Amino acid sequence: MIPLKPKGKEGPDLNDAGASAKTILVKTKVSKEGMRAKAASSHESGQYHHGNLRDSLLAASIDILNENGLEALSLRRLAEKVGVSRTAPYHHFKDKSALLAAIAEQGFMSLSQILKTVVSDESLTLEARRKKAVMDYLRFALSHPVQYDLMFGKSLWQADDQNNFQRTAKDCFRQYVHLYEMFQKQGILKHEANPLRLAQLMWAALHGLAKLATEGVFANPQDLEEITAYALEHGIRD
Amino acid sequence: MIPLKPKGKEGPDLNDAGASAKTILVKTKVSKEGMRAKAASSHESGQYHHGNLRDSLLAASIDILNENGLEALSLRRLAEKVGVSRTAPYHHFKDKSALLAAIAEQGFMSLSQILKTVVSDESLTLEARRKKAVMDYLRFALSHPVQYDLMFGKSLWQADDQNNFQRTAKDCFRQYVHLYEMFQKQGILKHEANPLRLAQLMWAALHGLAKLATEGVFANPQDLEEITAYALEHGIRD
DNA sequence: AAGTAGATCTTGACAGTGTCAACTTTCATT
DNA sequence: AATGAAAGTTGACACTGTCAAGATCTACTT
Repeated sequence: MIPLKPKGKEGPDLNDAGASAKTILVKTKVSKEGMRAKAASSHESGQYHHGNLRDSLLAASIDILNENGLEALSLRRLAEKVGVSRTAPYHHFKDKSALLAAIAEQGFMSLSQILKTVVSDESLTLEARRKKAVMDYLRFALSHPVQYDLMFGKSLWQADDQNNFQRTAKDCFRQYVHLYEMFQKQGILKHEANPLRLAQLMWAALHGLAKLATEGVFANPQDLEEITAYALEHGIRD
Repeated sequence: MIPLKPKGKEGPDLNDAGASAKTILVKTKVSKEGMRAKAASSHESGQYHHGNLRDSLLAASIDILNENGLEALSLRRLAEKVGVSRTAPYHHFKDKSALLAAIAEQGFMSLSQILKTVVSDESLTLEARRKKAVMDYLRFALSHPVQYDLMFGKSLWQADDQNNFQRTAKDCFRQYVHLYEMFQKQGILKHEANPLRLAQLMWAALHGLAKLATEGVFANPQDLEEITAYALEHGIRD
């Protein structure tokens, strides 16, 4: 049986609050003298400028999301947690929705990196990569359910903004296409097979599984694992 | 090509505001003298008792959801639309979330009826029923996107409430299992095939497709149709 | 027929939310 | 040293969900 639940340490968690926001989003240049000790609160301590607010906000947001869910994330609570006034976040995010979009984007960056690593791991057979790409996707969704939700939030995709957000997201998806194209090159797929459609179908199935699982629809917690195993054995192959 | 978008009239829409709430939820007994003409507003007209408030609220909610989306649905706006004071709804729904749950439940009732009709339509071959069950599911999701979202809302499924809501929902799913069992009886499936897993997998794929489509993830509007067609031809078969 | 319990609906109030406007402080550049 | 931009602050507004207390109507008992 395939262990889907994250079991203890599974390598550095790119979405971990402290780590990710600072490492992934390379942007602000931590104040000269290196963030004085109790830098957390510019609001109550005498510091006027926080120095790293954007990243701190993202990190704290993810903390709140993971611990208390989406409904618990209000700009005011967030500001308070970071030790800054209510409206300070507006200097870094136009909107609440802009903040959520940034969180979503970061999620896609993490996921993209995960998938790239798997798909291009030449120490594995193609079939093994396929299996792992499926499992890793589900594992990501299950261990960051709220963030995963955000990543597919309606407003993000309907805006024709052409954020580089959408580009990041599509980068994720392209990994699956790439995988199936390699399958085809090796002649493993049937003639009529269409790598693009296969990838799309597999992605949809994964998305559905992830959603149903995180929403709590599956009565039996083992269902997800067994359906996934079944899918890998039988379905979505050609 | 398979027409997925609802094209004009597609029979009576069970989720239509006026119709559904009154016909599906058989409960209140429309006031004796049969709802005086301008009964809409008990608040501004002299009527103290609305007489049919629960159903009116549901109907009006669905109106708002379809027209303006989930974010536009506030209890206060709703109350005003129905012509009743802010807190009147609380006598019919414990919570805002209880209202949303009721809307979701009604959605599952509609969907359940749709699927039952298809699956037990003996004028069609099994394969034709499978196709139609898939298309009807997607059509439902696409034409009631917000309600569909609500139907899989986290809070609803995680509460161990054992609402009869969950029973209604599972009734939907069982139609697919039933379908695949009939397939198996006719010996169409392979030996190792597992009708339950097949149904679950197909449901997950449908859910994923529906979500991705309504969230606006597919760049090309035709993608949904083509992926679905591809899935019906190749995937999720044995 | 009167009266009363309970369902239904109302206003008042409160804490919480997102966000705008106007102000203050600090940073970076000339 | 001066100055404009960036970052942070308080005050204010409209809106939200929800509770408490009172008003009104319905239905049922006696």
